[in-house]
Parts: sequence; C-alpha cells; structure tokens
Amino acid sequence: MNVRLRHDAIVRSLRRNGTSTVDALAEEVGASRRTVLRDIGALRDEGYVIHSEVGRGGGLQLDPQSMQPRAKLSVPEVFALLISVAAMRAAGNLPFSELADAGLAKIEKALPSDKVKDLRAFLECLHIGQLSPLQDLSDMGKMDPDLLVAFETAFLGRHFIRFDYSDAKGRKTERQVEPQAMLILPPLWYLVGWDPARDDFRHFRMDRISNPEAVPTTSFRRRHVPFEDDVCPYSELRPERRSSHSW
Amino acid sequence: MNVRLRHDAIVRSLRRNGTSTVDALAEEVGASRRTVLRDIGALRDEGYVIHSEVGRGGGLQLDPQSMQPRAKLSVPEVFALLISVAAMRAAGNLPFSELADAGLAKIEKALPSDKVKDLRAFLECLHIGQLSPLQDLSDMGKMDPDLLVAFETAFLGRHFIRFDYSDAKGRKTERQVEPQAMLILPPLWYLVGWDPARDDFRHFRMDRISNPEAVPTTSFRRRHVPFEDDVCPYSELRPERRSSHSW
DNA sequence: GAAATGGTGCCAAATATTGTCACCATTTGT
DNA sequence: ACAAATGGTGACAATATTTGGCACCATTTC
Repeated sequence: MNVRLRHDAIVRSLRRNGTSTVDALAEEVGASRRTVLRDIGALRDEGYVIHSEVGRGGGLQLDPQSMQPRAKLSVPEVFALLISVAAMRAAGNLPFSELADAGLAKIEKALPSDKVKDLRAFLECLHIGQLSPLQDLSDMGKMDPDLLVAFETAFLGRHFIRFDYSDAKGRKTERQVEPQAMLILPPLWYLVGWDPARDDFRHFRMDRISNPEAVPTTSFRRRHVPFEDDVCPYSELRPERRSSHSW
Repeated sequence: MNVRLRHDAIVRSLRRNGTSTVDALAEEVGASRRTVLRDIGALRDEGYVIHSEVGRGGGLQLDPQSMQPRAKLSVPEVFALLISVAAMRAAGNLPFSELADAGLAKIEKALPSDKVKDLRAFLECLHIGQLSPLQDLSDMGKMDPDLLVAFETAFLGRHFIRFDYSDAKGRKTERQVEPQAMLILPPLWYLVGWDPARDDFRHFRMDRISNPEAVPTTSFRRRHVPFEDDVCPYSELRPERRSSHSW
C-alpha cells in the first residue's frame, strides 16, 4: 500500500472511530506498528493534530479542528505575499526563505494560470535594491494605495501613467511616462519610467507622486531598464540586480 | 528532489510559461528526460490535461482549466511566510504589507490552533531590527540549518541551548543559555540568551555558533529582553521594538 | 533527409520506505 | 509493587520504489 493511501486510511479511520490505537491501526492498514507511528509523525508534521494518551485506555485521537478548510487567498493577497518573500530574498541571506518559497510555490500552483502570468510580469519589473542607511527614514509619507493600483493597471495593460510630481526642490510638474519598473530601496519606493517627451528614463519617488492615472496607449513598449548609477537614486548603494527568480 | 515537489514544479512551470518541452523541463527540475515523461504521465493520471505536440515548434501545454487545487501549506511553510512578512513589516513602511497580513490571517485561520500558538510564541521572540549598513555584508557565513532547528526546539520546549562559540577575537567558549530572542539585523542574525552562569543577557552572532544542542531543563523562564544599546550589537541602529503583532 | 519533438520498454543503479527488534516512559488496573 | 497496555525512539538490514540511461519509434517541420 502506498504511503499517501495509508495516510488517508489512517486519517479516515481516526475520523470514523474517533479514537484508536497504534496497533489497531497497524492491523487495519496492513503495516507495522513502527510504520504507523512514522505515519502519524508525518501527519502531525502536515498539520493534523493527533492527541495521544499512553497507558491502559489510552490511544490516538484526531482533533476534528485540525481538518479546517484550506486557505483560499485572493489574488492581491497572494501578490502581496510574493512581494514580501521576494523582498526578503533580496534583503540578504535570510534563513527560511527556501521554505517560504516552497509555500509560495503551492499557492502559485493553486492560482489560475493567467493570474500567475500577471503576477510574474509585475514582479519582473520589481527591483529590490540593497537596504538603505537610516537617512530619510522619517521622510517617507504614507504610500498612496491609488498609485499602486494605477501602476499595476498601467503596467499589466501596457498603458502610460500620468501624474503630478513634486521634485526635491518642490517644483511641480505633470508627467506622462511608460512605467518600466519599480525600484524598492526600503523605505523608499521609486517608479522608473521612460519619459517620451524627454526621450530618457526618469525615476520618481512614489510618495511625491499625486493624482496618478493610467492612460491607454498603443505605443508602449517594454525597455531594458539600466540600473546604473545615473539612474539609481542612491548611487552609493549599488542596488543588487536580481537576475533570476528561482521560485 | 521529491516526487511531489517535482510534480509541483512542473505544473508551475507550465502554468508560468504556458508551454515548454520535455527537455527544458528536465533541465529546469534537475531530472532526466525519462523521469519528466513519467511525471507527466502521472500528472495526467491525476487529472491534469496536458496537451502535447510533436515535431519542431511542438511542446507541452497545460490546459489552464484542467485543475485548480487550493493551496494547502505545511506548518513550517506558513511559519516561513510569517517570518518573511514580519521582516518586511519591520524593514520599513512597505506597501502591500496590509494585504500580506490579510492573506496570512486567512492562512492562520486554516491552521490547527495549537500550531498557531507555537508560531506566535516563536514570533514573539523574533526582533527584527532596522536594516544594517553595508558593512559586514560578506562576513556572514552560511547559516547552519541545525542551529535554527535547535533554537526552535529549545524555544518552544522551553529548553536551554548549548553551543560552542567563537567571539570576535577568535576565543572559543562553550555556552549554555536560555534562548530568549532572535535579533535580526540583516544580514546578521543574533541569538539573545540569558546566561545563568553570568546572570546576564548575552548575544551571539549565529554564524559563530557551532554544535548547537537543546538541553532539557525545568528552570527555564521567559524574561523581558531589554533591547537597549548595551545589548544591541549595532547600538547606532536603534532596532525597532515590535510592540504588537497585528496579524 | 535532418532535427526537434513526444513517447515506450527495459534494466541496473540509486534512493526511499518498511519491518524487526530492543528499548524507554507513562498510565492504569490488580 | 507489579504487570499490562499504551505511545514513542533509534538503529539497521531487508524490501520496494524511483530514477537514469539507453535504444528505439512516430510525427512534424524545415
């Protein structure tokens, strides 16, 4: 008998009978005592809560609550998780990131494939740089959620994005750019866009952008974003270029 | 690589790329052509509809409508995701963290309640500080997975943890401490422990710890860890104290 | 015809699972 | 106090499964 089938059989038996013993289960599923104990360990690792009491009258019991409904996440939620883990990865050699990847892999597997394509496309343009020094920590205003929505729409739909911008000296301009990438240098986020009017890349601190709006177009094209010192807002930080996405 | 993981990887790859070839998949998942073909057969048996065309320009294609299983994460995977998002949160005011929290809340709801308690307990002792400057970036050795396992065991089981330590000057000592917290100042991780022999807190760079081992005890007690300048390894960084866990 | 593709059968090698056995710890009934 | 019933662990050899390599076939496209 297969491992999976045996696990299923054990769970079903516990569900049916409410309680049982290792030896009884062993005979029921046609395996040895040791194997059943191993299986129970595996089931516990998977999250099943199996109470056990030793001694006469003891036995195993499956906690009914451990068979909760599985998580059903919305696409934006998955999206947010993906960004978190990608950022973790970029932030340095952090433990557990492989596990987190495995978890996300499962989540990704459960998503409709067209959404997955969207998410990946969006992440392709996320560049998470090396972490910033403490300067500017208090400078970051609250991120405008509308901007993110507008950017996501613009990026996925290959639209221009139009917004009002205040530069470091307080000068206000109106911009319309092809959104090419987002650059994250915590705690600051930048929009990297190609400005057709200036025929060049420009980067914009996202907290200085207001009234964002996606503008449908046909001429949008994806460009290679040169993350060189002249584009990077904090040239001294040498933001790491993420060349491959392992998950 | 496990069979299940490989199957997952294949499905994900097909979802992502839309189409692929046996050889490409074989290289991607690190298995032989034959194995991939067997896997594809197995997946078809499971109900996945995988179209295939032979000849130049042919390849495999996953029918998007064939299957949409829900995500079912293992407890360690959820654990890793939680840490990722907690780290994101601590790293600064990053967008999407609310969404990620919402997603995790759903995942948490789907977990058995005692596991949730474990996760929370572990996270209680995770202090993620402000991000470090670029110094020391290459200094971090590869994290020993055993150490994390030992620490998790010790923390959840309220055990001491014993290990060999080499300090900055290369002096080697053996330590036995009550694990009180983990301090993360990317890319460095620290174990903050109460040293009964010295009747004081000590912190240890986790890459300088070797031969970790959980030591059962009855006298362990949780203490309030003072994250003050004299404890924080990078006093200039003023690690942010996480006062509440919103998820 | 050559190259690229999916697909199958076979078998030895590599890997994973399983059973056996010897223990240990706890609880309960006599 | 003792025995029996229970869960649990470690080690190791036996067994089962998975995997890789190979030869080969069929179809399609250039």
